[in-house]
Amino acid sequence: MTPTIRDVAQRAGVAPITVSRVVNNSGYVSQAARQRVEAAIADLNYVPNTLARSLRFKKTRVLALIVTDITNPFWTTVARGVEDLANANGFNVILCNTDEDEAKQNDYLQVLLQKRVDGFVLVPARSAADPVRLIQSQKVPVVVVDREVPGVEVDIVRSDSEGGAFQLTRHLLELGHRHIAALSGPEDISTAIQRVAGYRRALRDAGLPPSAETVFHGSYDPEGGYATARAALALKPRPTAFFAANNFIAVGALRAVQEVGLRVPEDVALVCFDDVPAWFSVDPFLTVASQSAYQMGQQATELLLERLSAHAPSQPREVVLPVQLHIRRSSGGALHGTSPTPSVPHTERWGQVTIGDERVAVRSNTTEVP
Amino acid sequence: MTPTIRDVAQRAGVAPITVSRVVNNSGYVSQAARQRVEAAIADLNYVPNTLARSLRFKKTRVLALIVTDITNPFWTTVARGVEDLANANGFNVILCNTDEDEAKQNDYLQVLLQKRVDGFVLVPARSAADPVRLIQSQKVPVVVVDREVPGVEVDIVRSDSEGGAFQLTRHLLELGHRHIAALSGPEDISTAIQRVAGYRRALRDAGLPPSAETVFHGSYDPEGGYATARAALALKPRPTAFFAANNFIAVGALRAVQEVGLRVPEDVALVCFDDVPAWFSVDPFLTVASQSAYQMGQQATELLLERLSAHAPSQPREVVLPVQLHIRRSSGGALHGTSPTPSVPHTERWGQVTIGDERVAVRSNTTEVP
DNA sequence: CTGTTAGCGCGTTCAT
DNA sequence: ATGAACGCGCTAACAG
Repeated sequence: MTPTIRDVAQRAGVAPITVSRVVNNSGYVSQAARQRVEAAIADLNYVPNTLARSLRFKKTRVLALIVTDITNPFWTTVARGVEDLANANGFNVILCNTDEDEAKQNDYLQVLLQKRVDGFVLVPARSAADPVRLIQSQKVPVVVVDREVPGVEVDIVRSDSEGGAFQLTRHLLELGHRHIAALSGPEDISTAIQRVAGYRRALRDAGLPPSAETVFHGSYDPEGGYATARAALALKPRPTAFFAANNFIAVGALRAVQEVGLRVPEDVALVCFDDVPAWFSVDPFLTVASQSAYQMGQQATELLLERLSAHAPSQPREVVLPVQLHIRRSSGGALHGTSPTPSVPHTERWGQVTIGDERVAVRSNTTEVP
Repeated sequence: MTPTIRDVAQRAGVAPITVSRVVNNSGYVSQAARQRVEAAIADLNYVPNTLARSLRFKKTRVLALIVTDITNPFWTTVARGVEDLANANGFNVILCNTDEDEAKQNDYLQVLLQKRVDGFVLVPARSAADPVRLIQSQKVPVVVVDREVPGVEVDIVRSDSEGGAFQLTRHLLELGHRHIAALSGPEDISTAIQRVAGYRRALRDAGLPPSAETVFHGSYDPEGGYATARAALALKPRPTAFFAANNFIAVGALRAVQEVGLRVPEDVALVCFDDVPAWFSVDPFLTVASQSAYQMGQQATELLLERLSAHAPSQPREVVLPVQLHIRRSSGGALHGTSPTPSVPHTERWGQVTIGDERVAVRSNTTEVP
């Protein structure tokens, strides 16, 4: 069998606890003993058993990260933010992908709770409170990311969806568009709702009648974007611009537009939430309201680690990160030429951190590229 | 604290083992006892502790999947194949991303061995044998995917890189190209080598002099493709076609070509290994030799599960999956129009499975779309 | 049908 | 500076 701490001890002629002290650099061990132990470890290829250690400590030093779409660069970037900060603090991260499927998400939750992960960073598949309540019922810390979950007291890190949508829509309005369709995500997800709200506020502010609003809901993926865009293209009069509620919706919409023989931005302007990596080779390059994905992951992990070390206030906290407008070719509003605008570095500014009842959504922090 | 099996037992007025039997549906339990136990479980929100169970069983029912680039749809599809089959067999999968970094890979290996995962599906970051040897030294089953690791006896599932590259290059030759550059991956990775070999064989078969060969090595990502393509574009005479050794290299190459004001396929034809999802919105849609990513993951998992149940032969096995040529617009060889060819369903045929010394690489199984 | 005993591998506590 | 005993939560093997 694979060697245990006892096998190593025997071979080194010491007690198991001495091996433990060598492995963990704890307590006193004489040089002589240490060397004999290290030799034995090497000889036997001893690998300590984390299971036993965790059982003893009642701590696994593992965090769970649950995202809704691992194929979206936005979420892999968030994941990197989580993982980097977690690793720097001696935690491992288990990454789980729910594909926006609540059943799959709940299966994962069960498994992860059974594995006794120390904490959760959760991007909820839906707005239901139960999943969060389940975690909290086990006294395991959890931080929610991106999407609000009504009815629970929980830390959350999200972006300023409403403000970003407002900025993007206003940009289109300033370019003269009057028929702008919103291609949004599932109706029961807060970001989809808030981005539509921002879109509506912009139209309202521009003095457009409520009838000017055209909102489509679909899934947050290229298929959803394709479907809603096709529906929007069938409107009479045809919209002259699309506001897509995330990057993948925009990618699908772009395909739909090109498929019916129209051009972006000449025939239909296109803007969206979330950035797309430059190499993604979407052409024309997209005008976006970009979220700081990496920081989002980092910030969520920071809140989680605070809870784990009991340095956190008891009240739930809400962190709202600003978004940044990048005007590029797809909206027809870029200043120069046709070459892809290089990716603008993310803003260093953080959103406001508010505690308890004094939550203040950050709205005007959003930056514009003139 | 979180309740244990003993707390439940006490509340239900039974012994811990009875609770265990209820939870695991093992052994005999009277209806009355079962109901009292279930009530107690619900009351206490009891969640069994997998750590303790695993310690007892010396089995975790967890598989590790280590891939080199989680942002590439090819690998996420492989991952889905692994996960689906693993889940169907009662295993959970821990997905780890090495970013082609051997150090990161080895860190993961250590952690995962300490966690006592039951098996590994490994896409090696490099060709070094040590990582595989490390796993095997712990008597943990491992199946290697995609890239050969010389010097070790290990199950491997890979695609027919040489044959696929040959087909793609021949396709370009048949279209009349005589200056074809190969944009490949890192020189020390078997797939990069074999794809160059297939490219060379095609040129040789066409009677072209060795001087016609132009090979560039870079990383397997858009940046690598961009860099090698820029270098290739500087050649005199300029190549009229590119063979890219994977999808992301092609994406980067496409960008490079467009950036210097040339068009694909009119000025430079482009073909590549691996497919790209239709929604990826690369335009023009790529001519590819597509690997059966999902089957690759499934097949690897199947081999691994066999080893875990001791149903496998002792000798290492090699499975070579065929690749399928999809001729689309980027090579200039598509038959009809300019609309993107819909993704052709993956072939159902499997590659040959060979055992021990009788390995036979599958070469001619590759299908062509005429 | 149910319970008792014992041990999986490790590290804290308290001696020596 | 080193070790013995105990227990983390769970379940196989054996009573009863």
